[in-house]
Amino acid sequence: MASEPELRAARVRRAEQALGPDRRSWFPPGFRPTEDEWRTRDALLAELAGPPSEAWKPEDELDEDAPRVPMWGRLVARRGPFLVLQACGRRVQAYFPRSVQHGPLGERLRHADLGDHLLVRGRRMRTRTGDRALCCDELVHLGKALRPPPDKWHGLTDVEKRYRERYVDLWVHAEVAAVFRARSAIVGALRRFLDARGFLEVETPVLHPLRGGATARPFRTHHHALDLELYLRIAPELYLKRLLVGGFERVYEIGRCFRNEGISTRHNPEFTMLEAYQAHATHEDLMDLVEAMVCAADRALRESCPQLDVDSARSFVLEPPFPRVALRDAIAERLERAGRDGVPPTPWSDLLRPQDLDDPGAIDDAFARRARQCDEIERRQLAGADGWGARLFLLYELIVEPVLPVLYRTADGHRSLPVFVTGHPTDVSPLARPNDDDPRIVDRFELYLDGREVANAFSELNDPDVQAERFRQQLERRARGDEEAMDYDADFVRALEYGMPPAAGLGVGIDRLVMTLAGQPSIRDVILFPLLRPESR
RNA sequence: GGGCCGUUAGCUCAGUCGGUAGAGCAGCGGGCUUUUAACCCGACGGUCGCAGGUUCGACUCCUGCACGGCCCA
Repeated sequence: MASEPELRAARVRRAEQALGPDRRSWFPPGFRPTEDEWRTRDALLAELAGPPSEAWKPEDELDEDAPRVPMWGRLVARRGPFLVLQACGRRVQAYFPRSVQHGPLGERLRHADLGDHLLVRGRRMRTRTGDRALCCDELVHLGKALRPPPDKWHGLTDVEKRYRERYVDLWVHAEVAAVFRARSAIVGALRRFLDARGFLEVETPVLHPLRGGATARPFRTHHHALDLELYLRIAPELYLKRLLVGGFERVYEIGRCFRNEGISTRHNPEFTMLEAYQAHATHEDLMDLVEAMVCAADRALRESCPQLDVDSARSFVLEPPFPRVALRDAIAERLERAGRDGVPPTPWSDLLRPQDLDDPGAIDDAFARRARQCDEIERRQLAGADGWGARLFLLYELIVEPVLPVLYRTADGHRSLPVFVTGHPTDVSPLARPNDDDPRIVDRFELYLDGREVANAFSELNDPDVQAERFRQQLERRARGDEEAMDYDADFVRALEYGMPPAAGLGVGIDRLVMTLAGQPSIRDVILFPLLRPESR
């Protein structure tokens, strides 16, 4: 008796023995706790987290009139005359003295399976080993589990199975549930932070007729009644900026975006993004804002989930002000420090001097020479970057981004620092406002925590004619085969023509922020149901 | 896309040099009944991811595929 159908059949049989053949009694609707009972149970769960009080007495000293406390939850273990119920991530022992182990209650007790939902009532009792239990005289089945739970000691270790059967993962592994509570606390803190600063939370379309707001491949879908090809949004950006035109000066949205890309420890095809826009502000204002916001999220995480012990898990610190470095200077620093104080060497340090970074010709030469030494994959990347800006940015992605946590560290060298990288090339920032002193770069920053990009922000471009030109450039990229290029959004240009106030906008990858703050190695550990291939039968 | 690793009972895992498959947990029968991964006795439980190949013989060696994980891009 061990195959899956046999195990299931055994549970059905036990349910019949304990509860009768009427399946409705296996899944009864009858127990609906009063608000008072909810409070009593939750107080009990909280009480068990603290030190034992005098109310917990040995069995032979129990007062017949002592209050009988209700407890309902999932049966997760049985040990002798003890049942262990779990609810809200906490566990309570229910003790059944021999005197009550007869009659229908005894029958239900014997035929309760691990995983079943049970209700018990009992008096607070101290066990012989000093533990606490409810001395029960009542046991009611609230819901039958027809599948056995996973190994009681190891739990679920098959990573794929944990993601597929997250509903099991969550109650078997308390720390998994804690991560999702942490996520909720962080998102709540972000909302409160922005609400307190006068930002209006809005919801803009997820179904987009055009691809825009970011450079990424979209998912396609179709509306039947309108016979309309639509894209799932890759970013809410262009709609939120329309709201700036509409007169909302501070808006934000927290919502799902979709990018038709590969899956990795940092990428899920659907992810949650926070975008915030503030009129009459620049990217520098948003640097201050996001710095404070990330710290507020961290405080909320610590308050709501002290059990996560983030400090021992973290290889970074969060102490404002975070360092701010221009992208060009970060590359220069990378080249200068290559091979020294922990910074790995790079072949590029033989091809480029820091002062060459402003010289498009020198960069072209370096790219040509590098293309002769590198592998095919990198050669294709190098060939795909045309012009000073795209090449500078590719260089940054190739040699700086991977080593940011090494480049910027605390004075003692033990932990990495968050870092703002600013001044991205205009060529790779089609929606951002060029810098007034150096139009080759835009007023933009990305925030990296522990080497992960968690925020991206810039002063918004609000000149409709320049925007129109940028859209045309995107169309040219599309024509050259760039599947990530944006569409020409004529309505957005029209909106800008009505006049958009000067503004700055911020995007925060919520999933990456949560995984970084909560110390989770994979984005799938902070997404309840990450995308998986369908199970093959 | 590339490299490495994994896939054996419901769960967690062993499986030696190629010789017809093992444990713990769960489940089943019994015992015990204040346990703490409860314990004791007994019986049960397998398309070794899939498809080929080599071999007298394949969980084991080879090839391909599927799924997953990690790293790289």
